[in-house]
Amino acid sequence: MASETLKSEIERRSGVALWRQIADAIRAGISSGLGDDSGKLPPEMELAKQFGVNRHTVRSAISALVNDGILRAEQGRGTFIIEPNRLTYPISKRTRFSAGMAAQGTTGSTVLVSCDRVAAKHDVAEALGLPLDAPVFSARTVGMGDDIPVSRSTSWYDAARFPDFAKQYQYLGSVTKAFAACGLSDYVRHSTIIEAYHATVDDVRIMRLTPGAIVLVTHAINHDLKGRPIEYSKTRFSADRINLEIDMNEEGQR
Amino acid sequence: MASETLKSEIERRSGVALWRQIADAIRAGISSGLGDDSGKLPPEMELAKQFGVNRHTVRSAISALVNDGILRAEQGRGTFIIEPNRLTYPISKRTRFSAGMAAQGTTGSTVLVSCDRVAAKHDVAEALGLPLDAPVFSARTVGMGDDIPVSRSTSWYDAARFPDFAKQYQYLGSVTKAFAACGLSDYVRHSTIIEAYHATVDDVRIMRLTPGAIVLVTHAINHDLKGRPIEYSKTRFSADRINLEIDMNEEGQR
DNA sequence: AGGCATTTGTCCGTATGTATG
DNA sequence: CCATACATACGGACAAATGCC
Repeated sequence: MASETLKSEIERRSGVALWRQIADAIRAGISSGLGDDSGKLPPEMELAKQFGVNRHTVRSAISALVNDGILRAEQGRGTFIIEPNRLTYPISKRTRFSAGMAAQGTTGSTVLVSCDRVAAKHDVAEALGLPLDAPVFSARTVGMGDDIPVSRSTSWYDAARFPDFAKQYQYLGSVTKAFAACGLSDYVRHSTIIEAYHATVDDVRIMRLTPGAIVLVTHAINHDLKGRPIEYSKTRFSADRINLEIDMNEEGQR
Repeated sequence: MASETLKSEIERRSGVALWRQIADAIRAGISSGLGDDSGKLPPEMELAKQFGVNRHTVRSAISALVNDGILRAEQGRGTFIIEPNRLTYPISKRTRFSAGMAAQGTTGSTVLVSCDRVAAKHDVAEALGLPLDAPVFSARTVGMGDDIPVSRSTSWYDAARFPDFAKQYQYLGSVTKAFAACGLSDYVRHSTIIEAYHATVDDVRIMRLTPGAIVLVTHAINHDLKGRPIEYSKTRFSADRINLEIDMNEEGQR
């Protein structure tokens, strides 16, 4: 391998400290074979040479990643990757929140944090086809994969059409079951918009991210079988731990 | 509005300079009503108060955004947003590269940078269902929206099955037409995987991003109508300028 | 015109963080 | 560990341009 391949990844005077850029590069490189088969990173001096920085700077980066539980440094042996496998979250016509994870042999679950009756703001009203300030239920959830929080979500539901939704959701613990209890047997994903941003402090806290990490944000609208919008949700995924997979052809799993 | 709403977006001692975090926050906030109707930002003093930092720090952030052509500052008048429009790139069964942009009244085009015959590496071979080191064409393109580069892409094609592809592509300037010239009348999007990373220096240079910006990365496989993979492409979108929209139901436009 | 408030632009000094050797 | 250089962040003061009364 060339000795300064990674040097071009680093930009000085960018407002992002070199140690953080290197930490991000190492974190990104982990998934594409930076470590050898045993998960051992190159020695600090070699990394320093590859990135074109001082050894101290590489040490700062490694120190941050060790602190975040991504690397493990052993004196005299080397630095090793603690690799949590990256999960793939499928988006299809029949995307169901927790079902996707389970399909990969991982324990996926969704924790309902709160469900309140609020007035629909502009974006929610527009997405659900309701007038401004119409009563809606706002449900906050955290998605877990392998016992680690990997996503957090806020969803809105028409409180006039589904007056018992909040109660049913809290009791049954599942959107699909709550809809069924409200007399709606089936629904499909209508549209999905995907954006990407830096993690907010709330993201960092709730999903245990590192500051400067990236979140994938999806805005999804689900329709009933008559084409009326019934659910609008914004979900923030940890881009370090989740890939999104679009399934055009599959009908998805229940 | 509360006076310190945005303060929670900022994290000190994170390795990312405050001015860059604020620049990113402003950039993200532009699309969700940070500026008023005329595109004027709150004054520096008020932004400083909202973010909980010194006015000079806000000025550093604004200065960076002015330098990137996102804001325009006028002494005595205020600071104004230049580019509020974010493009939406549709992904559907019939996603075609440049067609999506044109649909929004923006001038969309794809520039072919290079097309070389190379040996398929592991991921390419797997995606196209070819043996390792099989001959493939590797095409690099840059996607333009409103005369600004918004994406860059590398695509691979089976050189054994489509020996004239490179020539036709360079001559016709379109993947769809090149396939047609090679006797393939139609193809559909089979799968799409979406990830998000920090921009590399190449991203910064080619798409004129700021260091620390975010790129959305899609890995797409197109199939012919018999279900055989014919194109594998990795595309990097500027997350500042592009949203991805998943169209489950639409067949897409040609 | 002048006077005034608002807002961006520029300068100073100082403390802390980052990076190198 | 130390010393050095530069970037970042803060606080204050004042200049310059704009707009409104």
